[in-house]
Amino acid sequence: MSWSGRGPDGRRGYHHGNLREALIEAALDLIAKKGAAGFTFADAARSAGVSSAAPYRHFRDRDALIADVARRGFNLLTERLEHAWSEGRPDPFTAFENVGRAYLAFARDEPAYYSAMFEAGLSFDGDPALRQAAERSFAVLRHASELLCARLPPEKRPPALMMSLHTWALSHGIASLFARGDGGRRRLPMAPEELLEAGMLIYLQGLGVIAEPAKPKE
Amino acid sequence: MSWSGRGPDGRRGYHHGNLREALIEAALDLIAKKGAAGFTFADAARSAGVSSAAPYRHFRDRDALIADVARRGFNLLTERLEHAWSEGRPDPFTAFENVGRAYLAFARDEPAYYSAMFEAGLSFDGDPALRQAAERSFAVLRHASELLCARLPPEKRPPALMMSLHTWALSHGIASLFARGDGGRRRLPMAPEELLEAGMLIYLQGLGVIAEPAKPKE
DNA sequence: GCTGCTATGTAAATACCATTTACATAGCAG
DNA sequence: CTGCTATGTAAATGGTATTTACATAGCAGC
Repeated sequence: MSWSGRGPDGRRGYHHGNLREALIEAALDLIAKKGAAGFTFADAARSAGVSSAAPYRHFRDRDALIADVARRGFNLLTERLEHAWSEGRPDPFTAFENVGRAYLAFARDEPAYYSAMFEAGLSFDGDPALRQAAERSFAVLRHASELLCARLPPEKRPPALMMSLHTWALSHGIASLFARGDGGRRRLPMAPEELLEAGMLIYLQGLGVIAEPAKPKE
Repeated sequence: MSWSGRGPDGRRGYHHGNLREALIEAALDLIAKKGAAGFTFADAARSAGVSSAAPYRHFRDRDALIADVARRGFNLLTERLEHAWSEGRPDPFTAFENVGRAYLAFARDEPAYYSAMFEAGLSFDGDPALRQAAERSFAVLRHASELLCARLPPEKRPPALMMSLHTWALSHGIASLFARGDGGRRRLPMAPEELLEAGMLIYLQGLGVIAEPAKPKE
């Protein structure tokens, strides 16, 4: 008998044993291949080797599975951003730029997560866990902004929250418009990372966070 | 007989008479209500009062209809941006900011178009008409950037293309993250328009396009 | 070890949707 | 009036989401 033996999918028999995880992994694969819109619950079930009704034992519906992928994506993004920030080393300015680069790198390297997080049309309102995960990603950016702002004398110190929102919006805009691998977007005269770095340099100069021009050319 | 009379949908009988337009209008309604992802070809056909196969006489498939809506959306956006730019009046700087505001206003006032244009996952590669329409929208921004840059002495003149890409990315990022009515996003301490205006002011200061601080507070 | 509860799967049914095909009708050119 | 072409319809195919009734495995307690 094949009971207690494992099939090619890691199945143990009638019961899968780890279907929830298997579905999430299948979702990542499928979203990476066909986009969040093209992802189907039935396909995920097929990938995991179970019937099309089995996933409903673990997720309320298709959106709940995508939301869980998105939640994990935000957790992963938080890790990546924190690692890039590296507690402000070697200096807050350099670390801040590393955070921006890490955002773009995430969008490029984890298209499945990114798609689930930002392109699946999820409502954050109905899912506190998802909202919290997203908040924590943003908190990294906000924390970094605060430390960077704190270096300035109080009278010329910009609001850190606003600064973090600008940074997030610019990073997200560049990632959405130019840094996706789907080929559906515009070709650029420069790499997205360069575009973001230049934009942030100009922005930080405008804030007075840094004094030197981006390319001292004189 | 009802031949040559018109039904409640404007039908004239067996033949609709203007099905293509009716489908596009139905698509706008439905996308506004349920998002680009929730929009169905069958629903559009129902709205127009025809069978579910009729739309195929006018659009290759569902995506082709959405792409046509998106194309019209870009044309509309081009108009709005051009009107906001107003040939650089009253001055290039003010006009440039008006262009940014017009972008956000478009995202807010025309969620159906915006959704079809940026959230439907369309491939621009396979549709030259769509790509061209998008290019023309961007061209307005680029043209405005060039005029604004031209005011600066050549040695401190930034690349206008880069400047327009930054502006587009920031506007799009803010619109995507904060300025959609879907309630799925973050609540802000300020209006999206203010956030964009502040961001652009800081950016333009960083470029040296303007010298004065945003809020002369001393 | 057996019993029964609960978790986890399956099969089948419902109700959509996209798309295709064969057929029907309207409009129009000659 | 005739026939061609454009534009509709009905029906069929195959896919998807979701629910329901049923089946089996795992496990706790006896």
